Amino acid sequence: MKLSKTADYSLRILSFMAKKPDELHTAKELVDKLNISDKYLRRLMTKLSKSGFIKSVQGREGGYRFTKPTEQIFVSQIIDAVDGLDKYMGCILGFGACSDDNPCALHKKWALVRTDIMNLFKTTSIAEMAQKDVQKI
Amino acid sequence: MKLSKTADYSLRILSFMAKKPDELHTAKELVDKLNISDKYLRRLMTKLSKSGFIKSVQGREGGYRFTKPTEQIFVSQIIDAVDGLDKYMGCILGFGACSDDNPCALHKKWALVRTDIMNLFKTTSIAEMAQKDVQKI
DNA sequence: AACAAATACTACTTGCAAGTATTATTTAAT
DNA sequence: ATTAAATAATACTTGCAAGTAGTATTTGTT
Ligand code: SF4
Ligand code: SF4
Repeated sequence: MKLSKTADYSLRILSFMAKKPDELHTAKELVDKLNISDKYLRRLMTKLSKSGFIKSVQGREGGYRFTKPTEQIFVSQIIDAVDGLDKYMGCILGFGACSDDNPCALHKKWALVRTDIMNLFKTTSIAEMAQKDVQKI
Repeated sequence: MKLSKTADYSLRILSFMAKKPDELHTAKELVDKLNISDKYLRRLMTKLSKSGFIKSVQGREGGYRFTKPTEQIFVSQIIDAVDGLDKYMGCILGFGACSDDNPCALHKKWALVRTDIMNLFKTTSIAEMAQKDVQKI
């Protein structure tokens, strides 16, 4: 019941950036603050840039900055961009899709919980995330 | 938001066996019915035997059989035995444990959902699972 | 005793996410 | 122009879950 590390990293990175949403953030800064492997983070930043949440400024004095208000970026969109939401939406038993017609004993309750999770992702913005620290314990 | 394949297989196997809870079931039968890789299933059966849900009968005419009423075996116990429940209980962002003191924006809602999931696992018995098919789509 | 049919054990292989290393490109400052 | 500091791209390595192979052991049937 966890997100992939990639999705996890993405949320932590963007949440951190969202504390100062208009500033330019360098990869170095993010690596230092968030304890994420340097090279992996950089690759991820490129991916997030291509997904449109942030844009990169190349060259000296470069970095990354949001392309739109952080109130308009939702957790669900980020997870979808890096992992695909489908990865988290399927049957709890790893099947293709839940069938409401011939459900197992877990199906109905699981479907409810799953809906809750999705709503949680869809209604939580990065701006909201940024209000509280997301620090590695 | 999925269980590991190992946990998934375990649930499917025991659910299937629980349809005829007093019979002896061979690995061959389970492989044929459940489309699970032969060798992997056999290894898993040994593990489940050691966990005490079933016991093996070796030799010709051997197989596996429940050690106690399937009403007394719960999904949570099975997941715990093969994966460890902790694997599914932690922070959604992959941290060590959720801190109620300094929570991020997801924490509270996530903790609620997580409790729901755990209750689902803890209150669903294998007997209950067996009432409905758990078939690979 | 020999055989057949089942489980048990140990080691190897594969696939994928995560992590690492290297080199190329971009651009501000000098 | 040169340099320095940043991002971009590509390929390689590691770690772990899942899958596979082969051999050993157990036990009922003949
Ligand atoms: S009925 Fe059960 S096994 Fe089938 S898709 Fe739904 S949760 Fe999965
Ligand atoms: S507060 Fe958020 S990041 Fe921290 S443990 Fe809870 S869910 Fe995870």
